[in-house]
Amino acid sequence: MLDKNFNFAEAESQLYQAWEEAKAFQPSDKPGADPYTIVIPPPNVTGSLHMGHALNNTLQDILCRFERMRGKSVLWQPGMDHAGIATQMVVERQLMEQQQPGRRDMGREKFVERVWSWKEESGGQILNQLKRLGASCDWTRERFTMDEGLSEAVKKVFVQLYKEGLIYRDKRLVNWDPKFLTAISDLEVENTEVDGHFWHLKYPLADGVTYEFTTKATEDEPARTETRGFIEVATTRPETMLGDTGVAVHPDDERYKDLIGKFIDHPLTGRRIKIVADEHADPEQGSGAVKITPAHDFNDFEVGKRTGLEAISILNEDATINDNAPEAYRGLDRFEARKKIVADLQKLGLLSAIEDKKIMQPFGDRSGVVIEPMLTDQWYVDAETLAKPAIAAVETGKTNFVPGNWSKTYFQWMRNIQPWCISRQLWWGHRIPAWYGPPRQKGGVVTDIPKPFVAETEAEAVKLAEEYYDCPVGVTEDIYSAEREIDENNNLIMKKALLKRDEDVLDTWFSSALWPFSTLGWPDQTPELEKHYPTSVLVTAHDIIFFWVARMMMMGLHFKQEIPFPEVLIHGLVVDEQGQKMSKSKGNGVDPLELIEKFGADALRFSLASQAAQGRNVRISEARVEGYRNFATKLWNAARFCQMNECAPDPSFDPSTVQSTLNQWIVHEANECAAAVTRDLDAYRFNDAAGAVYKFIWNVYCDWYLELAKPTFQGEDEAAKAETRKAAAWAMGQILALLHPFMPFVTEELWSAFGASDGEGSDNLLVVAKWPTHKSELTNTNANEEMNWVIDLITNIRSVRQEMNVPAGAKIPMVFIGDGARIERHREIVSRLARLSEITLADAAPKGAVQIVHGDATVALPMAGVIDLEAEQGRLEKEIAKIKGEITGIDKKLANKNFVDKAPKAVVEEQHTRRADFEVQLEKLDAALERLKAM
RNA sequence: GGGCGCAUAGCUCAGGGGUAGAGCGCUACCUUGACAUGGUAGAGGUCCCAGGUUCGAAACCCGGUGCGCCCA
Repeated sequence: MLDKNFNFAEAESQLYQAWEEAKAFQPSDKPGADPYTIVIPPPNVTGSLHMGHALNNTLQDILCRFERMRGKSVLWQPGMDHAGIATQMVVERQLMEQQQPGRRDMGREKFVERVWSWKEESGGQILNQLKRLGASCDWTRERFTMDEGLSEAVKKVFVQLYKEGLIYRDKRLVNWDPKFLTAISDLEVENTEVDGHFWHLKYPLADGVTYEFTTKATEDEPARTETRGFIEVATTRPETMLGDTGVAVHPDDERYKDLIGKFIDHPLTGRRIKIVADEHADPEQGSGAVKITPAHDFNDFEVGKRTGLEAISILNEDATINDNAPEAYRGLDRFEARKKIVADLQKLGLLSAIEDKKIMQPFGDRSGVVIEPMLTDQWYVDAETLAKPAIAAVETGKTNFVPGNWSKTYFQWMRNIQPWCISRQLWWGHRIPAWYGPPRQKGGVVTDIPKPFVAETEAEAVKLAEEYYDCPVGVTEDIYSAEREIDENNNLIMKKALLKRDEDVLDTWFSSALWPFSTLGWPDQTPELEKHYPTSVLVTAHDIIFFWVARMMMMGLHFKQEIPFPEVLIHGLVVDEQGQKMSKSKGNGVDPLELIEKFGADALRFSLASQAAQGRNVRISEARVEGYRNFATKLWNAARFCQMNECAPDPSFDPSTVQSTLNQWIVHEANECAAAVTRDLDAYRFNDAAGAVYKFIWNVYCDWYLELAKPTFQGEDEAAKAETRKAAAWAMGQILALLHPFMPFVTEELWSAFGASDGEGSDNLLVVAKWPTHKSELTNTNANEEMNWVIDLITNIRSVRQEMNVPAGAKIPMVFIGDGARIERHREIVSRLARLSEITLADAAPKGAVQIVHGDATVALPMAGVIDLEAEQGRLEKEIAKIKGEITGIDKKLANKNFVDKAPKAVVEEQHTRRADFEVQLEKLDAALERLKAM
């Protein structure tokens, strides 16, 4: 006998273990089984499970379990990415806390070793947490982006793209993180609006040039013309002026027309900088003139390129001022320098105004410090070229977004994609397979600066270099160099070249982009790759479209010549009860593990699934999770009831042959439920699927079927009892199967407690049992109609009882006026559920009875003495008014010639039917009222 | 500035050209032999506003208002 409650805390780990032992999560090798594949969006090795993961993986697991039960050969490929910055940060912090030598003191090799041992000890906790959630990943295939195999893939991709000219080295502006001392990608920058200032500065014109300037009229002052020997510019970042190499005005701006080509004596650097014409200058903005600092601003960089201005970097990598600036500022932090510059300008009388202004400031999403555009040498991927086929794949529908609107976001980004900076100044990651060598010289003159030698291995790089230098080549950890000697003709001859490998590593996303095929064994042509690529669907949240979807699409198409997934399911974000995005800084995060411990994984999963409506965020609230824990308990007790009544599954049971209307009805309803859940899961409508199975279990099976079956279980009719036991057990089996993708633990536990089976001889684990499919021969509209009649009748009687204040425990008689045979068929269950002492048939309602109109029948509850005549009259009049209202509405419609002519026949017909039904009810109600009044 | 989304019961949200839904909350009653983590019944709606399409709009279209998100 089952306990009164499901002890999920105890059962979950055992059930999970049983699944793993049965190898249930490994793709089946059944012949003819279609593959179904999902690669997990790899969580970060430093991460722990948050609500976003819980939702994302619940949905993936629902799909995988659903398809597995449908007989597909399911591979849910798990693993993690190595999270370059985050991991390096964690380990560095750990070193600091343990007062051990820092990264630079211990050196690269030791440090990387240290990271690996950190990973072994404390990394990847999230994978165990996914198991707590019930995720049915094939853990035997777990991969890590720093694995040997995946590293091979990374090298191969890098080298090939380099050879194809799609990876190149360039000096451009990057987003520089002055805390971590590395470049980061655009996507790792958070632009936040902050309170800032707009400093208006006077830049003196060189060579004594002056011009007539007409000011704009303001409230205080009319426009006036003055002679100026300066040009006014404005900036939100005064410190950058140390790197100014020009001032731009709009080519059509009449005010400055004569100044184009003239010069400015820069007030701080003393540099002579040019006034150039460029459309970037907005005549409406400030004075219309802008200072140009190509090395420290993305727009200015472009202006500089167009107008031939020099780019002078004035920042060190830690964002202190470097030696390109005047001595007074060198070594100052950027914000200190700003203060000093503003003060100095004020002293010089060159600060004309300070305006408060909201400005967008870029912050590093991990470091939290202000990001600087910085001119550096980095490796880039030609994303624009790779994006083209990736865009086309979505345009032509080879890959679809669900919901479809997200393709707009994808297009928007992909069509404006920038070169992807892939090098990072870190130690933890895939080291770039590029080696640099010394320049070639002839006669003491540099004749050629070599391009990097890019190869998958050091040996190959050396070989390339040997061909290039035509002399022996070695590799050094210091700086590249050459041994030369002077030959007899006094020529400098290279005897040996020493190469130095690039210090940098690749962006973590570079390796993650390969995930859909690298995890399957690529570049080897493995059977898994053959079978499981392209994958079936990628499941992720919209904030990851750029990271994941875009890059996987690009790499998949380029290296496999095939999309990585035909569908991209975009689900909502998990937000708190107030609808706020969860974040560490707000401290409003809800820990999924706490909820699992409190209410069970099933409850959390169902809560997430039932709220995962397309295009909506999921608000998580404990009350809701608790509610679904209660739902699991309800199911548990229904199963317990079945068990108590000896409802044992019978593999030979054929649901299409049941005799009783009640059993025909539950078979019909279960069949409908299977159709609904299947259809909704196929359409990724998780909330609808969850709703359908919830409703069936609670509101059909528990509320009605089991209640209606009780008389049979307690009765004497052994044949009926036997059939009902089997039908109840069969329906319970259907329930467990249909609910399993959502609530795997409690369903599996009950499945085994029941000794249930899918009749296919599978090894008795629900996880691999057969999914219930809709069978048209199980449809039974007659039984459905009949049972709905009974249910409505019982509900009606109960309702009136309450209204008449009949004590819940009291049994009262009922007189039935109508189809006697019909009520006869259900005498027992109606009596029981409506708590009736007897049912008698009559042609008219007795006096002193409450009368209920139920379809074309009237039900009278004699309550002489108890009945409140006035209240009863009020009740009937209210109902009559309601029905009359309905009839009036329908009449209005039917009187409308347009409606009758233009509306579909079926709709018109339906209105006629409805009217007739209401008319019958009205008649009965009128009669009932008359009888009441006659008392 | 560009793009996307949302507005339906007290709260959180489904739905969708013809008949207004769920969960939670609320009210009343009930330890009825599965379940009080439960049962029964009930109250509660100007489906944001305005216009249009239509025989018919809460739903479709246009505009407005309010809120949210993303990109620059």
